[in-house]
Amino acid sequence: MEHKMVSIADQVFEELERDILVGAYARDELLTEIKLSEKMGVSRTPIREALRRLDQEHIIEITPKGARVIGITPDDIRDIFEIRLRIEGLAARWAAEKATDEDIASMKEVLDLQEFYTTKSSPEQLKNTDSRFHELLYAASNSNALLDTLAPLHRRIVKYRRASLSGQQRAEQSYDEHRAILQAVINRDGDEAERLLRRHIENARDNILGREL
Amino acid sequence: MEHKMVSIADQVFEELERDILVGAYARDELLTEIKLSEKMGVSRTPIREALRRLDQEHIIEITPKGARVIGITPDDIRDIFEIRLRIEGLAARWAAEKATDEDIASMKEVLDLQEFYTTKSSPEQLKNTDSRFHELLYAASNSNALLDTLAPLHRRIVKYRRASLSGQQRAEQSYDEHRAILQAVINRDGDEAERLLRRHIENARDNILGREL
DNA sequence: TGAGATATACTTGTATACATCCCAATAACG
DNA sequence: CGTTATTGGGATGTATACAAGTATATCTCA
Repeated sequence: MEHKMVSIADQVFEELERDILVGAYARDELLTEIKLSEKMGVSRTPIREALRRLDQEHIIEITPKGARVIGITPDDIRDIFEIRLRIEGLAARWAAEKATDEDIASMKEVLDLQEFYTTKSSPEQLKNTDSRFHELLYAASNSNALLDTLAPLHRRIVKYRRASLSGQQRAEQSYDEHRAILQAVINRDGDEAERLLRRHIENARDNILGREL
Repeated sequence: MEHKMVSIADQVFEELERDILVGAYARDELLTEIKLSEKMGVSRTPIREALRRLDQEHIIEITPKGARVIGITPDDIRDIFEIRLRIEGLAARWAAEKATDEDIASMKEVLDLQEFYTTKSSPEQLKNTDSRFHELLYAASNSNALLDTLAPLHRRIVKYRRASLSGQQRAEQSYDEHRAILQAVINRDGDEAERLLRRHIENARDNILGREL
């Protein structure tokens, strides 16, 4: 277990990223470092570092007048699913080829949690276990390039995943699909893992896009 | 023409990113903020912001002992080409569907430059025009998600692209392929643009991977 | 001589002071 | 009255001072 330092700057980054991606700030709203620092009770320094990182991800745009909120649009969601459809299968394939026993054990643990929260109908926790499963899969693929590519895309649609998983039917289906994917990984069946994951993305996309776009 | 502020922090970020990606620093080397600030003649503040952004891209890893250089490995290169093969065609397809007249005019300009530098055998300038063409294509696709996904991947292999384009034969072939892609975009032929770009990536990959891996 | 405690010399993390730039309101001038 | 300077407030950009943690080297003591 790594003891990772969690600095104030990191906390500010995560809090702001989450708030922006769930729509807590209006598009084009101007966030100023001073107001944020007063609101959060810290100095400008950690605020600045967080804003620079959010700017790097193009979630905000830093201007001389402040940090302009960009956030995410329905078009972005569509594009993100199109991109994930093409490359997330790679993660499953490579995971099937390279996952370690620890990787598989971690995914099993998360799936047990997901099963529990599915029966309890807890959308917030479900969203978290869903995130965790996909991130573990990316990590199991043992490809830094793929992890760095997919993780930001997955994080950006957090708001829509939570909404989607709040439907009991989709929640159960998503759990079953995760189980099947993990089984293919355990069987070292790369073709099947890729096929199942692609199908999983298609179903998630149809559920989310059919919902409100 | 936008007057974009280029802060010291931005310059430090670009300089460090370039140096790391071309291998000027050894893997696992520890960079300290103070030494970098003395070497570059600026304070720690812009150095810190640059290092945080490089950490976000996983090009370095920030530890209590300094910023550890990660850089890029041959495995990363292979993975990046595998990913680009799957999604960069999307950029060409969408560009064919959505490119504006300005987008096309910009790409034409860059290609004229590339032709010039190809006849002059200038690898460094060729690498720059190659970067610029692909970035303009990403922008022409009019998809922030795709741009944010592809641009970092493309930047990471700068060292290998320059090496590849130093071969006169590959340089000329690359130029021809770019021309054909742009023509498909002008013709609004999405299928052809995607097919040609995929082929372009395959050729670049084979040239680079056959070279030294 | 060896083992342990202590001190020291780094590091990054955070706060704050100062410089600079931009925009907008206002005043001055034709 | 309209147009152009000017001035002021507020924002980011940069530098520096201070806090805290850690690993290493040294000093002390048995």
